[in-house]
Amino acid sequence: MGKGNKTREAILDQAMRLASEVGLSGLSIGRLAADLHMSKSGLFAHFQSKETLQIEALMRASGLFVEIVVRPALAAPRGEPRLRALFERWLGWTKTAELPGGCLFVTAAVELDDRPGPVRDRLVGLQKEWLELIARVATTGVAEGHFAGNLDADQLAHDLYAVMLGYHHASRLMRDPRAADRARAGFETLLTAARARRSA
Amino acid sequence: MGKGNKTREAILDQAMRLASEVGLSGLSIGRLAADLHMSKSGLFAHFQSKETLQIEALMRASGLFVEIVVRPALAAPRGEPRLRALFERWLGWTKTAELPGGCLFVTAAVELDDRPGPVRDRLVGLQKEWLELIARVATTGVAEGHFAGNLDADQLAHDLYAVMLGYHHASRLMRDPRAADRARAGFETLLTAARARRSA
DNA sequence: GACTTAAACGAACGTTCGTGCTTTTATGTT
DNA sequence: AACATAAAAGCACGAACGTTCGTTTAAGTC
Repeated sequence: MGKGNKTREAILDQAMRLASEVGLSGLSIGRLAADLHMSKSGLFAHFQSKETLQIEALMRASGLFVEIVVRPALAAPRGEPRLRALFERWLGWTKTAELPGGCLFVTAAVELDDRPGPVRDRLVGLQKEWLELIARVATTGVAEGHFAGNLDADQLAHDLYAVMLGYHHASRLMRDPRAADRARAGFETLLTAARARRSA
Repeated sequence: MGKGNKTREAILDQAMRLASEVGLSGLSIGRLAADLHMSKSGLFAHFQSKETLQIEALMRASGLFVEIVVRPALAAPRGEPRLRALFERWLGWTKTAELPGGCLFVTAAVELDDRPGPVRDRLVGLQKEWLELIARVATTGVAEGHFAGNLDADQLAHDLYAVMLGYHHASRLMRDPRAADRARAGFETLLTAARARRSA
């Protein structure tokens, strides 16, 4: 990797960091350049547009997410333990040093839910993948006998992500010290229901 | 009410509308003035600063929230029916004509969770009130015999709000047509657990 | 040492931002 | 009709925005 790619990575790293705090649209090239002790133009030359920078920062975060949340969780035994691992890893993910402003996807989701375009499309794709991954692990949990046979895995994925969003809100905005406990309690309620489920 | 207050209200109405789409920081005085066919300076004169405008837009939304969600729901019988009413009204709230960009509080919550200041403080206060209201109604549900005696009302309030946040995500970002059904299913799961609860 | 290429720079473009002043236009009261 | 006051407009400011230009430095090749 040449020197160009080196600084390019440094830029994306900082862009991801900054965007987690001020959002993808709050991300400014001037601020970014100042943080990295670079000139605006020198930095900008690495990307064709700000939109490209936003997309690449998003993809960089996605890579980090796989590294920090997904891959380690996949090391856990299939089914319920793996679901637990995904959940716990996600809680930790929101306070990783690389994301001082919390989960970038949550921030971007609220920012972009009304703004059509390629950035939004990418984010929707990533979130779809994430929900599908949860649903897949939940389905495996049925095969393993952890959950009831008529479990609606997509519903459980949706509900689980809702618990995570609730945690993000309680933890970040409300600064509730019990946020993690609350989230875990919500998680257990869902698992209990998933074990003894009659209808979807 | 003089003409000043009249336009002042019109400004706040539009500010609320616009902020639901682009956020409280994306809210710009120039854009606002253009939408209302006013001059920037004429509009600005109504407020001492942009921050004041943001706060007042937030409070205007709060008033509307009481009018659209809280007050009608309080007409329902106490306990579980009232909780259902609050929930259903909230779902409708996110697609009220006054908020083309979804719930302003959700948008602001993500924007402000990292930015200390009076705007954030106000929002936290409002969200606290909202969670307390849910918890109070849930507690009444215990007295009415709808829920188990050892119910943790604050936990239920937290969980319910999480379901709402999940709905907002599924509905707005993911454009999932099943979002409302998913949210209702999540709601029922929580109520079922609240009826037959052993531990908090 | 001459030449090529990649990387960062400095300056400027036109716009928009929030915020002040000063002036003009409406409104409302005697 | 004359006046007092409130509301909106006009204009300008300094700063920051994304973006483009031409130039300079640094690295690598022959």
